[in-house]
Amino acid sequence: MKSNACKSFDERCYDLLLKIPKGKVATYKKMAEALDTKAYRAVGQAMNRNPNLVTVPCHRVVNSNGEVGGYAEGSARKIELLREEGVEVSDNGQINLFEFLHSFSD
DNA sequence: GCTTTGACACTAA
DNA sequence: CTTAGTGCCAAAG
Repeated sequence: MKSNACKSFDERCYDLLLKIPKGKVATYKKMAEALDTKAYRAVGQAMNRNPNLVTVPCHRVVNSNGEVGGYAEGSARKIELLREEGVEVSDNGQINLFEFLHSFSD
Protein backbone atom coordinates (compact mmCIF):
# COMPACT_ATOMS: atom_id res chain seq x y z
CA MET A 1 0.00 0.00 0.00
CA LYS A 2 1.03 3.48 -0.57
CA SER A 3 0.00 6.54 1.30
CA ASN A 4 -1.23 8.43 -1.67
CA ALA A 5 -3.50 10.70 0.32
CA CYS A 6 -2.38 13.70 2.36
CA LYS A 7 -0.46 14.93 -0.67
CA SER A 8 -0.72 18.17 -2.50
CA PHE A 9 -1.87 18.21 -6.08
CA ASP A 10 1.69 18.95 -7.18
CA GLU A 11 3.13 15.96 -5.38
CA ARG A 12 0.61 13.71 -7.07
CA CYS A 13 1.75 15.06 -10.41
CA TYR A 14 5.37 14.36 -9.65
CA ASP A 15 4.58 10.88 -8.41
CA LEU A 16 2.66 10.15 -11.58
CA LEU A 17 5.50 11.60 -13.57
CA LEU A 18 7.92 9.16 -12.00
CA LYS A 19 5.71 6.37 -13.26
CA ILE A 20 6.53 7.24 -16.84
CA PRO A 21 9.14 4.79 -18.14
CA LYS A 22 12.17 6.04 -19.97
CA GLY A 23 11.70 6.64 -23.66
CA LYS A 24 8.01 7.38 -23.15
CA VAL A 25 5.97 10.52 -22.68
CA ALA A 26 2.62 11.52 -21.21
CA THR A 27 0.22 14.32 -22.00
CA TYR A 28 -1.03 16.90 -19.53
CA LYS A 29 -4.54 15.71 -20.16
CA LYS A 30 -3.70 12.08 -19.50
CA MET A 31 -2.03 13.07 -16.28
CA ALA A 32 -5.02 15.04 -15.13
CA GLU A 33 -7.33 12.19 -16.00
CA ALA A 34 -5.07 9.76 -14.17
CA LEU A 35 -5.36 12.05 -11.16
CA ASP A 36 -9.12 11.99 -11.60
CA THR A 37 -9.35 15.65 -12.43
CA LYS A 38 -9.47 18.04 -15.36
CA ALA A 39 -6.81 20.39 -14.16
CA TYR A 40 -4.58 20.08 -17.22
CA ARG A 41 -3.28 23.50 -16.44
CA ALA A 42 -2.73 22.82 -12.77
CA VAL A 43 -0.52 19.90 -13.82
CA GLY A 44 1.58 22.20 -15.96
CA GLN A 45 1.64 24.62 -13.07
CA ALA A 46 3.32 22.02 -10.88
CA MET A 47 5.91 21.42 -13.60
CA ASN A 48 6.49 25.10 -14.10
CA ARG A 49 7.32 25.54 -10.44
CA ASN A 50 9.93 22.91 -11.21
CA PRO A 51 10.67 21.90 -7.63
CA ASN A 52 12.82 18.94 -8.62
CA LEU A 53 14.05 19.42 -12.13
CA VAL A 54 16.55 16.62 -11.56
CA THR A 55 14.41 14.22 -9.59
CA VAL A 56 11.21 14.80 -11.49
CA PRO A 57 11.30 14.10 -15.25
CA CYS A 58 9.10 17.06 -16.14
CA HIS A 59 10.38 16.85 -19.71
CA ARG A 60 8.39 13.65 -20.28
CA VAL A 61 5.15 15.58 -20.31
CA VAL A 62 3.85 16.93 -23.61
CA ASN A 63 0.70 18.46 -25.04
CA SER A 64 -2.23 16.26 -26.00
CA ASN A 65 -1.74 17.08 -29.67
CA GLY A 66 1.74 15.57 -29.58
CA GLU A 67 3.56 18.87 -29.32
CA VAL A 68 6.37 19.10 -26.79
CA GLY A 69 4.70 22.14 -25.33
CA GLY A 70 6.88 24.23 -23.09
CA TYR A 71 9.64 23.79 -20.59
CA ALA A 72 11.14 25.79 -17.76
CA GLU A 73 14.49 25.92 -19.53
CA GLY A 74 12.99 26.26 -22.98
CA SER A 75 11.16 23.90 -25.31
CA ALA A 76 14.41 23.27 -27.18
CA ARG A 77 15.96 21.97 -24.00
CA LYS A 78 12.98 19.68 -23.50
CA ILE A 79 13.36 18.25 -26.98
CA GLU A 80 17.00 17.53 -26.36
CA LEU A 81 16.23 15.63 -23.17
CA LEU A 82 13.47 13.66 -24.86
CA ARG A 83 15.79 12.67 -27.67
CA GLU A 84 18.28 11.62 -25.03
CA GLU A 85 15.62 9.35 -23.55
CA GLY A 86 15.10 7.78 -26.94
CA VAL A 87 11.96 9.65 -27.94
CA GLU A 88 11.85 10.73 -31.56
CA VAL A 89 11.01 14.39 -31.81
CA SER A 90 10.39 16.11 -35.13
CA ASP A 91 12.19 19.32 -35.96
CA ASN A 92 8.86 21.01 -35.43
CA GLY A 93 8.81 19.72 -31.87
CA GLN A 94 6.28 17.02 -32.56
CA ILE A 95 6.30 13.65 -30.85
CA ASN A 96 4.87 10.41 -32.18
CA LEU A 97 2.31 9.75 -29.46
CA PHE A 98 1.31 6.53 -31.19
CA GLU A 99 4.73 5.19 -30.32
CA PHE A 100 5.85 7.07 -27.24
CA LEU A 101 2.67 7.93 -25.38
CA HIS A 102 2.66 6.08 -22.07
CA SER A 103 -0.61 4.88 -20.58
CA PHE A 104 -1.19 5.06 -16.85
CA SER A 105 -2.71 1.60 -16.48
CA ASP A 106 -0.52 0.49 -13.65
C1' DG B 1 -10.86 35.00 0.67
C1' DC B 2 -11.02 36.98 -3.81
C1' DT B 3 -8.15 37.99 -8.07
C1' DT B 4 -4.64 36.90 -11.22
C1' DT B 5 -1.78 33.69 -13.51
C1' DG B 6 -0.59 29.63 -16.39
C1' DA B 7 4.62 24.44 -19.46
C1' DC B 8 -3.38 23.04 -21.36
C1' DA B 9 -7.67 21.38 -24.16
C1' DC B 10 -11.37 22.20 -27.15
C1' DT B 11 -14.46 24.61 -30.44
C1' DA B 12 -15.62 28.16 -33.63
C1' DA B 13 -14.74 31.43 -37.23
C1' DC C 1 -2.96 28.13 -40.93
C1' DT C 2 -4.12 31.90 -36.99
C1' DT C 3 -6.99 34.32 -33.68
C1' DA C 4 -10.47 34.43 -30.28
C1' DG C 5 -13.32 32.66 -26.90
C1' DT C 6 -14.64 29.29 -23.15
C1' DG C 7 -13.71 25.73 -19.63
C1' DC C 8 -11.02 23.66 -16.20
C1' DC C 9 -8.27 23.53 -11.80
C1' DA C 10 -4.72 24.60 -8.31
C1' DA C 11 -1.07 27.74 -6.54
C1' DA C 12 0.52 32.28 -5.65
C1' DG C 13 -0.30 37.22 -4.77
